Amino acid sequence: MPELPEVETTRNGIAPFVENQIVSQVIVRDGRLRWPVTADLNNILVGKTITAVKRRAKYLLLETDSGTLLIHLGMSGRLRVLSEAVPPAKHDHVDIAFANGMTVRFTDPRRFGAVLWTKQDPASHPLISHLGPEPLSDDFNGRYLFDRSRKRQVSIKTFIMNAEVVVGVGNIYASESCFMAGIHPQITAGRLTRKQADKLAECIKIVLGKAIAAGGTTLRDFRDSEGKPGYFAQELLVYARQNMDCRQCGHPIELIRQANRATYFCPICQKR
DNA sequence: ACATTGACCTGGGAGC
DNA sequence: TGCTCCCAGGTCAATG
Repeated sequence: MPELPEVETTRNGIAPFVENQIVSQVIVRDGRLRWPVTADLNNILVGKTITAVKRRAKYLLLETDSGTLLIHLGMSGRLRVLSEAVPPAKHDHVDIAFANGMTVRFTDPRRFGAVLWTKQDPASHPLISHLGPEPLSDDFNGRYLFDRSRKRQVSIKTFIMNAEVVVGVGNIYASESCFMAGIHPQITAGRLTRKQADKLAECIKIVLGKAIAAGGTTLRDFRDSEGKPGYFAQELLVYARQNMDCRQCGHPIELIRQANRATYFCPICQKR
């Protein structure tokens, strides 16, 4: 479900309710996520103040002055801010309750998500230390993309979805960015020209920025922390639009599979 | 080092 | 209605 814009939308939603609040209780109803939820999380967090809610790649970082709670939403994860009186439903695996009466509730039907405590600096955590730059930072640009892609044999669409190259670009925004840049998703990464690298890096920033502004993309079940959908689905140029007319040239959008993921593109606007 | 594939897990929709 | 099959927004680990 969530790519960078959806995670950022979630961060924006929970931060005002959580920052500077004191944890009163943590309830783990089902700790069987991608990795087991850190044991004894209640004892670890009770009484601690969440000093900031940050994001690195698709991880949400709830910081305290003695460690950080890493939360990943996986494919189907969601965080909501609720009154703690709201009864839990199926798949509501973890509650973090605060002294102000609000609860952050982690829901994840597929259980690909993660809730992990670390005392380390999160930047050096094994799940994070190997990750590439943030796409919206100045560290990510055409020169970087060009340099990193030299001699790489994978398709450009698969390449930009590699989190060691750049984080946050998932399956929706990879197709969208290639279309906006006029780049065929199947071209070999190593054959990207410098000009194309500039264009693609720029388009990734534009697409992600617009998606964040729209509150993310809701295809089926993404909801923000208040339960509202994201509106970027209305602005999608190619994703989930197979056989529909290209918004730019009118030719039917095509659907192929790359690395076992759906790719959408326009064969006229995106030449090989 | 790089590329490819399977695995994790549940629910929803299509087709019969 | 109900069964089977396929698909899904992520990413790690194993394999060659």
